[in-house]
Amino acid sequence: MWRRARGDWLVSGKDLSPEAYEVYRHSASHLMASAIERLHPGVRFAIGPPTQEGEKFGGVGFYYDLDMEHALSPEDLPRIEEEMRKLVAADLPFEREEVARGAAIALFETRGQDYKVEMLREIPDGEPITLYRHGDFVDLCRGPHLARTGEIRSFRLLAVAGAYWRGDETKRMLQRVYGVAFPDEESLETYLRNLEEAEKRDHRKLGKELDLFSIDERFGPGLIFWHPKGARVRNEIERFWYEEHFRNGYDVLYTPHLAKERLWEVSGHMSFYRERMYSPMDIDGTNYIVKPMNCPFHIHVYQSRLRSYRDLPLRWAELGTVYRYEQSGELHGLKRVRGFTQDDAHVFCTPETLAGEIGRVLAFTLHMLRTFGFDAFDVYLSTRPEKSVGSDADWEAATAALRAALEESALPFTVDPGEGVFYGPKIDVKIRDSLGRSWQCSTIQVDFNLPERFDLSYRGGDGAEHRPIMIHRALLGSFERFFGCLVEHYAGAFPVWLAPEQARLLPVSEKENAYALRVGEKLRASGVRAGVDDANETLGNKIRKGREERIPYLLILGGREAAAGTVSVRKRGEGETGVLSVDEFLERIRGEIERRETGLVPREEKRSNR
RNA sequence: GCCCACGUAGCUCAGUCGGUAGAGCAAUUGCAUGGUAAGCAAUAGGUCACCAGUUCAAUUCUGGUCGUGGGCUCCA
Repeated sequence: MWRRARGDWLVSGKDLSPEAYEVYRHSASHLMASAIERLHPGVRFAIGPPTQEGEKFGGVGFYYDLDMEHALSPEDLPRIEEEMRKLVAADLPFEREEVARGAAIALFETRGQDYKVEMLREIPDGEPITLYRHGDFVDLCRGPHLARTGEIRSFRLLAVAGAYWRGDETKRMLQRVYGVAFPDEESLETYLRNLEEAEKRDHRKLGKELDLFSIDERFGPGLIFWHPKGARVRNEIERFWYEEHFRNGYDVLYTPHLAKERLWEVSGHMSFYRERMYSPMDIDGTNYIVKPMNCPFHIHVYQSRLRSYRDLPLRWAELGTVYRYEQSGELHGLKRVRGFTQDDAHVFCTPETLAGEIGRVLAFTLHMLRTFGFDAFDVYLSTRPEKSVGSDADWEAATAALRAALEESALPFTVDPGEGVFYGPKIDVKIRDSLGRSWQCSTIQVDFNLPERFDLSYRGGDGAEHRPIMIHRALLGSFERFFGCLVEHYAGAFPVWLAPEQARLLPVSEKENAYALRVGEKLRASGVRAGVDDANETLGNKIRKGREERIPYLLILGGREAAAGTVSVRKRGEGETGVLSVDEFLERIRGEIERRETGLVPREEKRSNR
């Protein structure tokens, strides 16, 4: 329980409310700063808040950004922790003091804290300026804080990183120290264990272990090779995707991978997106550019004939492979790459049908994500960025249409100011990865601008020409990123309908090999992805391999099964589940595949060794 | 791109305070014909990321390049 006293917080017990926990972590951050100052006099401090959900160590962490000569490395962290423990033992009070701006500036100037001075000058008049002290340490801080350093019980410093002052890449690079704080040692240990578990499901690690995909520096960073097993999963996703799109009133397109530079000037990409596009290549004296987006190509198809309001809405989808320059430090496994395939589509519609179409797309998005077993995601409404095209009126209308669809859907969402694309506002759906970082997958973007630039029109019922509106949307986002999220979501144990190998037949000895091959043929003939492990190995060895590969069904075939025409079923996560005839098993697995069951999420998949 | 760390067999890693390297798993071969989480043995496999520099000698030290990891900025 926590209680508030004189603007400060007192802690006791281990159950923290979210706001009390923030105070706790914020005080841990001050504690860390004071420890660093004792070890490195002259360090200049910037900011040091608790971390938010979606950030590194979100919800349990804190950091402090600082500037000094000595470059911190991971070896420094235990030393800082030690110093922190001394300050905890000293049980110093956190003292709050309200001061005048001039006095505060003078204080921090004498201490050489120029970042604090800069912040002080920007605090609006009338807002109280408060200082928090403990021991020799003094910080400009809104507070509140704990009563004493002795209340901070359990913490660990986990990372050093670079961070720009004020998050601006033109400004100075500061050093950031990350830590986590818990009310007791036990919760800290649990957290660290969970962190280790989460690292095991990292799609990069599993991608290698399960032979799903690779990236090779000799070919280029951020370029993905889908291996047979990963490609098999992708193909299954694609087949489902096409089926659902046709069912939902879409047609599909295939368009080129590059086009003349001039096209990208018309579309506005050359002025608003240039830094992410690759250099032109000269073909017969004309510059061509590899596409970073599919939209201009779909527009061309629209313009290939006259359109009537009776044709609209047109819903055109394409698994379009695009190439974008990403800064080298940003590349991340499958989740941030330089070449990727979007499950893109453009809906051309009239202003009257816009709202309805947005609603349709949003519902379609949720249907897709839920089929893949995602039920927790973050929804954002992103508004006009600084670098953008189009009139204020159009931006407002488009933003209002998106907001209306979200409100209609009753999905909780947050507004992400200035995060829209250059041509329009958007709804984004982000999925959290195993380490709590969130990744944008689905996106729905309203666009008044490209129809204008390309002078799109349709003939209305009134006989006059009208301008259509475009919706850009990707439901999964890109196959690369989505697959990365999927691997982590299932920890590599894909549901049966997606598993690269759905069942594997394990003959107990060579004598049953022929029977296993026959059953394998039968399963494959019925559309089940089945393999046979006829290696010259013991049964235990084959089971172990099958489990490591996360195969949903291992079917053991010994003399008894061969004689009776049955299989002994070993199900992932459940173990032995009994003996079935081949036909019974076939019926069962085909049912699971058809229903796209998302079960089979691993429980205690792995025992403690490795 | 920026800050910090890292880069040794297919994989996971050990090692060399400077004298050209080892283990386990995987692979290959042989033996064992094995009933629900690793049967036994032998063999093969590495210009120690790349390029310079220092040195009698560099995988080891120094510098640079490329790549990877964690952040920042940016984004599907």
